[in-house]
Amino acid sequence: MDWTLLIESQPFLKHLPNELRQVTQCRNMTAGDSLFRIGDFVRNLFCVVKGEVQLIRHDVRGTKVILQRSRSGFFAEASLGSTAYHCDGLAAETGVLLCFPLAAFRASLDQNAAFRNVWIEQLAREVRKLRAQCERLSLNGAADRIIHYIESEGINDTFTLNQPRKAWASELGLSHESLYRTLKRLSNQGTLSIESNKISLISRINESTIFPNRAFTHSRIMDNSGTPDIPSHQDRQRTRQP
Amino acid sequence: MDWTLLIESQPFLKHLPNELRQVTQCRNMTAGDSLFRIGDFVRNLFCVVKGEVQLIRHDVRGTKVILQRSRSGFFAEASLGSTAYHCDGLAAETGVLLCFPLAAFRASLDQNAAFRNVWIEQLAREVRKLRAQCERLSLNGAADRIIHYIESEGINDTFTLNQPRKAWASELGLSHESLYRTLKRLSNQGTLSIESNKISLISRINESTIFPNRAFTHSRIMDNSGTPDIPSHQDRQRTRQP
DNA sequence: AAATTGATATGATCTGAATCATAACAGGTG
DNA sequence: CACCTGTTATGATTCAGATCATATCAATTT
Repeated sequence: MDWTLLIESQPFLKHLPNELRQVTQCRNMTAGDSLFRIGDFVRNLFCVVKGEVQLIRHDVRGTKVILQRSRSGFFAEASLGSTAYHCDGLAAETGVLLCFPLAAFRASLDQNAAFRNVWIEQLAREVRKLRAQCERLSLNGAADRIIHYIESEGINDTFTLNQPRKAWASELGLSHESLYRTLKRLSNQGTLSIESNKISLISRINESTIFPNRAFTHSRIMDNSGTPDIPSHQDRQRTRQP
Repeated sequence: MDWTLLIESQPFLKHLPNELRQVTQCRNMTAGDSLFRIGDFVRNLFCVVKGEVQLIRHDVRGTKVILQRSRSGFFAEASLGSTAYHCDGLAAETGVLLCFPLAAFRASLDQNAAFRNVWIEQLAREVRKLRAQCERLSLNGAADRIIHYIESEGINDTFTLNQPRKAWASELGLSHESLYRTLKRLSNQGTLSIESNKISLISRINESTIFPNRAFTHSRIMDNSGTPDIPSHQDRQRTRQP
């Protein structure tokens, strides 16, 4: 198995201990393949390398409900802690899948402290990202979602799009048409600067000189253990996570 | 500190080891209190017991962007693995907050295998829930979101609402007016049965007799390690997680 | 008991995003 | 090269959900 290539697409895999790599299987899937069915015992933990997997339920009316879609990374991590699947897992398009035997994965988590910590961090990062995405998706305006995305995923009010705009649109919960139009509008009205894939929020110079530092309306500090109550404004480096 | 009461509102806390409980602080917060500011060193891990906390960034235009809101449970878990906060943490309304010293929390995770496993499961459950919510929020129709919610959070096409409808509406990313109207519509047209807080999908008897089992259009099974390729349709108990 | 507050409705209106259609354009393939 | 496919783009139309207004009801407070 070509781990260097896999790690490139899924950096987390770099931390997989050797004993786990040796029992990991890499499988090709084609659209329609069933990975597991509701009620099946959980034997594997999966990681999408390429393609799309869908977690599905069928309701009493016979309608198919897509609970989740995964286009890369682990999915159904919650099954690590349970014995049977509670939905169907289907390949939605041709791709590649990693299958980790559940027992081996659990054992590695238990015995290998470094791996375990990386896994915990991985989960925590995922939680942060998903919470931000939920917040974003519950904004009504297309412009609001775009700005929220730049703030939460970008660095210093700028971010570099590393996927086609169409895919970004679906991540934002917008039609691609709306995304195109809104980007153009924001660009025209001077809110955004767009240079191919580099998208930045433009500061309104007037306001930022009037309010060089934003007003802190409230002052009570709660996290005061260890240091004085003076806020440390060592000015704002925005990167990932909270 | 009254742990029985705390555990009632946050079941996870039941698994907190004693050494961690002893260093945990319970604080009251009022709207506007600052929990931490961007750039601050991470000293505590927080858990909202009551009230609302917001993670906030201010963009170059001076506009406040709410990255996340938390109304209960842990937040900014990703900070467990980092040294400085990357956003501001503000109390949005009066409430109660648990503060766990970061070092002690990390130590407990390292040394206490049981606690660690519960934490991992907790994170994984959260990931599942958030992924489902993202999927739901990217559906356009109010009806679709409601049905998706019942399928992913309910049991056997039924669920019991344990919060006011207004709060449910905001979880669904809808105005409460839309939720009221759509619930009524679905109820009228016989899709939903609503008895105060018990909300169920109604099976369309005709269709379900014509298609007693849903058609499995595809047959290739991938998770075939250990048992034969025959899908185990030990019929569908829907509960939580995938 | 009167007053206040918040949830539950329901109606009228309007806007913004989805949808459908069409076209330019790039990249890959035979 | 012509051909095909998918992304980027823009226009016209439609409609579902947001918004605003208003009313009822239950639970609390005074």
